[in-house]
Amino acid sequence: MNMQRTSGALYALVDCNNYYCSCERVFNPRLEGRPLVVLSNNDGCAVARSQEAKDLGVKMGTPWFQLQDLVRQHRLVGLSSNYTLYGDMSARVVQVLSQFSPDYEVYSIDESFLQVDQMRLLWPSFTAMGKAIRMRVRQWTGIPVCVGLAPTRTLAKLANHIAKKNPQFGGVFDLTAYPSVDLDILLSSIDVGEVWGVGRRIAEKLHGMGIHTVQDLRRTSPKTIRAHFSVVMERTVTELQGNPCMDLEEVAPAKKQIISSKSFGASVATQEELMEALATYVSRAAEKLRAQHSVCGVLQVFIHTNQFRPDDPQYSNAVTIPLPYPTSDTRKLASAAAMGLRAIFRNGFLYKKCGVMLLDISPAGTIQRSLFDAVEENAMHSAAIMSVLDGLNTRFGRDTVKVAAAGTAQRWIARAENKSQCFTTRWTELPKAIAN
DNA sequence: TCTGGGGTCCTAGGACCC
DNA sequence: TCTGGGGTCCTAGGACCC
Repeated sequence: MNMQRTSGALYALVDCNNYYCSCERVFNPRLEGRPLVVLSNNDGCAVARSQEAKDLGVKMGTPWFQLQDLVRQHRLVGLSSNYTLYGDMSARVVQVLSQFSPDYEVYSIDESFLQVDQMRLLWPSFTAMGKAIRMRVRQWTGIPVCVGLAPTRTLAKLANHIAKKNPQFGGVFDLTAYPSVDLDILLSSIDVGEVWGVGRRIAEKLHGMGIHTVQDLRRTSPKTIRAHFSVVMERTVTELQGNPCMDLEEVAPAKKQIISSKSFGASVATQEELMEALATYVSRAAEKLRAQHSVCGVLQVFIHTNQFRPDDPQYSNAVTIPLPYPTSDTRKLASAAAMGLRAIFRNGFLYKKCGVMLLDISPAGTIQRSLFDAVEENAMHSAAIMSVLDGLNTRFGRDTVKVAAAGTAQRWIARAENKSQCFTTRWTELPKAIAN
């Protein structure tokens, strides 16, 4: 298959190497060369590993207590995570990357896609550009990165993987500049599980179908894949074949759900303790919600006992609470969450985790908010609300009008019902509807 | 009470990513 | 003793409406 590019898109995926560990090393150069892991909350397990730690066989997610032998034998270092630092460093890296192309997408804290085909004339080759990216990011931020170049994002991820695993490429791999015969050989040596979008389960199923390597998958028709998997996999194969079907999202879209939760260092048993933790999570989630200028219409509270202790009595539950109207007000969210916790809390268990999830998120709209706030805060005395309700009452009969919530915030409706008829409309269209 | 197709909305759960 | 915290998308199935 030919990946030589004649025209069209070219993506560069810039991925920071061992990101959290690299950040720590920028501020503590003595960690250079030593096996290093960054630990999760409560120093529970390894969430990032330096190359030296990977070479020692430390797997992602390994509990810290299982690594103590390596600490003694190889002076493995474990550091508590510092997400503020990683966030700040990430912004600096993106700042540097933005100088190379105006079209970029921050995909995660340590990865960005750049659309670079417009930059063709500025560089002798895209490999040269990739090397310049590496060097500048390293010089200006201290963070080492690898660069993968390809006509689709899925292939760019793959190219980046190749750049990381094969030192002879010097940290930059341009898939379009590589002879296609050699590429076939190279891709035949990579397990299909390395493809972006192919996780453990799907890899197993593909193996069962005789598709073992990236090359195998690339040679399979998307339609065949569609017959066995979802459209997501179909797109993945299409992209592997060099046909882009994912667009660059330059502006990070607003979050559709916001989760705030944490495991406790020590299990807790009482409702008061959970309540206290929950209050913190709600306030953190509400901050995120307001930061993206959204409101949420539904809130979910969940609690879990320690699943790693099968001998303890196990209990987990969650409750979903529709809010009376969409809001980002911490107090309103907190009181709904407290109500939810009271509903699902059971005595006699040791709880290890709890959290809150904000759902049904929509942009904060001034009209919606002012109407509903008026209903609540002015206790129905607002002239505007009253006239709307009067109109509905006249049409459908007294005492049949209710304000109801349904579904997403965009569909917040006024609902009037009696035995024989039901009338619903959006708030914004109410005056018009009544006039008719 | 039974008959029936088509559409939307919602939820739960699975799979993936970092 | 000690086991992360976020997110996304898709699908299936049920409720409900016309």
